[in-house]
Amino acid sequence: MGQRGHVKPPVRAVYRALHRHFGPQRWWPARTRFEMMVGAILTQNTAWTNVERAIAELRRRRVLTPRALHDVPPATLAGWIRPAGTPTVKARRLRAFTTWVMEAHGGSLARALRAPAAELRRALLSIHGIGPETADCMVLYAARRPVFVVDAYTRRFLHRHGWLAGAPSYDDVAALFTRALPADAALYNEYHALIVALGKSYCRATPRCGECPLGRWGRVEEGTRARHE
DNA sequence: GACCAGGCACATC
DNA sequence: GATGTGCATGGT
Repeated sequence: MGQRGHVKPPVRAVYRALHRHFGPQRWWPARTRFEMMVGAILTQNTAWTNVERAIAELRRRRVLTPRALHDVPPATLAGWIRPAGTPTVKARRLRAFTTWVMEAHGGSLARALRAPAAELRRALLSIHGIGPETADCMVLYAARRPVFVVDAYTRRFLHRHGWLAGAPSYDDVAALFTRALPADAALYNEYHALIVALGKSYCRATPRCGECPLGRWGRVEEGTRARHE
């Protein structure tokens, strides 16, 4: 909740502005659905450039399949994904994820992703190390179902423009978008990717509002910091 | 050298 | 239920 007294975001107009400015993003940047899901775990609280190095190493080691990755001892895996940060934590999380694919779905990711979206989301959330954002990224970008992903960038730009008051729940923030948009996975895909493009370029921890494509809706307050959002 | 990055689990109150 | 903290690397 916490939504009383704040202005709702112009969801469709913001999308048009971002799409006009940045163009199509064609996410997720991965070669396979399994690689996408591995990347979703690796990018937790981590810059994507560091994730790319870890993914490249996994590809070089030829372990970007559920079975191959599952066969790598966690300590070895941690060494390979070092550049992505918190390697012991993420090695454990990757292991929990591949264990689910192996044991609940016989190693078939395609089978795992066939479940209804809500059921898939629940299953993913039950895996150690997969929270709401990671689960929704997987459901949207790997299973291609229309769930809206809420991440730090989403909350930041909403807050900066006065479209988010208090500390609304994850589901409340997602509802701001899903209520205003058709349930279209391709649209949600593009929208989230555009929000990240915005976050990486203008709406950063140290904002650069000069040429921000959302400038017509006002500027970020000077000195606004991420931890206050 | 401080701050940040496409979170999450866990402890504590 | 809300809040604080550890995880850890590489870029700015």
